[in-house]
Amino acid sequence: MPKLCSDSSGGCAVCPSRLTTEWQALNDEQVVLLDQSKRRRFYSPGETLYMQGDEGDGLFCLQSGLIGLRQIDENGKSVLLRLCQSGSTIGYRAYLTNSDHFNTAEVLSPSVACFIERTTVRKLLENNPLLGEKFLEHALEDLSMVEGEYARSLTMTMRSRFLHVLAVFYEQLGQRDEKGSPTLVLPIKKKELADLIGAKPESVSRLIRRIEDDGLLKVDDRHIHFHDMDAVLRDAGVAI
Amino acid sequence: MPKLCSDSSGGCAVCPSRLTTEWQALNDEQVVLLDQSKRRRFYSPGETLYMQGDEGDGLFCLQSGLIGLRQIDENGKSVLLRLCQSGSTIGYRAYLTNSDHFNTAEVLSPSVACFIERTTVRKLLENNPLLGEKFLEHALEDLSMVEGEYARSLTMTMRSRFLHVLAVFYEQLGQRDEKGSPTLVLPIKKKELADLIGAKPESVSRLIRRIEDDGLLKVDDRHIHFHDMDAVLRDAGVAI
DNA sequence: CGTCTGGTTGATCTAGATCAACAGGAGTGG
DNA sequence: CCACTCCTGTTGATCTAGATCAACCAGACG
Repeated sequence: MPKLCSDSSGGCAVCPSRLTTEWQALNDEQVVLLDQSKRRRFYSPGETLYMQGDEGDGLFCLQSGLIGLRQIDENGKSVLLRLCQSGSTIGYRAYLTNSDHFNTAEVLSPSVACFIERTTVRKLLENNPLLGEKFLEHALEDLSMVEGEYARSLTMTMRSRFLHVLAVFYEQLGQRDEKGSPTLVLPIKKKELADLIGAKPESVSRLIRRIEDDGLLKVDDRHIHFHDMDAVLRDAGVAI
Repeated sequence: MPKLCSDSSGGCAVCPSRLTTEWQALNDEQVVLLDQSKRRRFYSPGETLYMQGDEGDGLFCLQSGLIGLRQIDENGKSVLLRLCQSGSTIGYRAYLTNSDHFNTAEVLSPSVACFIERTTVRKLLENNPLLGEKFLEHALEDLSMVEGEYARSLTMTMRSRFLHVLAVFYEQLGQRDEKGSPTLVLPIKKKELADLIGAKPESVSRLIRRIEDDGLLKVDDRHIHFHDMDAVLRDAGVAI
């Protein structure tokens, strides 16, 4: 049962997420409509926004937290396709193509998301061509992203791909510790890291061991301390 | 130098490819405009429509032939991302995002394609919101496709992926031989097959050998005779 | 307490890469 | 015509990244 989010937000009008999503295209009047019809809710890890195969009857706007899109094939093999951070619109593809969801959106850390239902989206799309363009942009961006990952998966080793996701995480969440060296707190567990690069947990474990031995970094539970960021980026196959 | 295609076609108005692409959204007047400004040309294998890094200054409409989209990374590793058959619009992403091409469109078999330049596309898009929607549909379709391939690449073996592309080819180009058993003439060379699934040519060679030994099919140069299609589909990881 | 989930380690197995040699066209140039 | 090279494909020998299976540990949690 949807527990509505009690903490009072200023609504869509002042939601910082709105400006990073397609909803930036809305005019004031439309923002009011969006605000009235959206349903805001808190989600705990383990819950899902929707399940693979569900009807795409609306979309989600992630205000805070972390969502993973997981695909499971007929043989039960599971992959984490990608992660969505705050300011992502989730589930737009199934909605726009009028089809079922291709994957399951699972909540990886405590999240707040708004659900915007089919009829509202349709109304907004009809009255605002700019909104359609924004969705097109979004789709094209996702396409580039996935295509890039696809190419990586075909050409690069696990090690490269692993270091690549670390590099990406660092870009988004990286910190400097007291000594000024780059640090990162992983937002997901190692098992999920494995699912993200198509590896087994045991392999990730061993991988980390060898990367540590090579002196690139040190892992302590979810804390990563980078010792040689240049080497990390080089091994990740990123141009420095 | 563009050699213009001498063989007279009835133009876009009667082009069968038009009806399978976003250009189906055009009204008669717009078809005339498209027809006048497009540049039709014949391409031989080995040529390219555009190269990775080129500016996306228009898009291509493939009337006949076969084009491969290849991505090469900074280390020289090369992947065939996917193939485009007649009735595909090619290079739309770079055009729509106003960016450089992410991959090289290489001609794999003799092809006829029309080039439609930036200004024409813009004019059409401005006057026809439906056209934008069609591009959105196209992008979403590509996204699903690539995401599926991505998931496959992470979970399935080479053998599965190889049999999967064979199955897909069979769907598009399959025939029955005189004895009524399913047959296929590969549209690409084995090396390109390898690039398509991220394998080395030697591996594909051995792969075929083992699949033959298992009695699933027989390969003779580019001719494939399927002996046990059910087993092929099963091994390809497709629900039968 | 026991039980469960996430993570690590060891031993072993295997798919696929790598390196090297070679064979059959298809040009190309004399 | 032959000699030449280039290109695709095949095969063999070997190597290795990563999977698999099994045991084990630590913390969370009823």
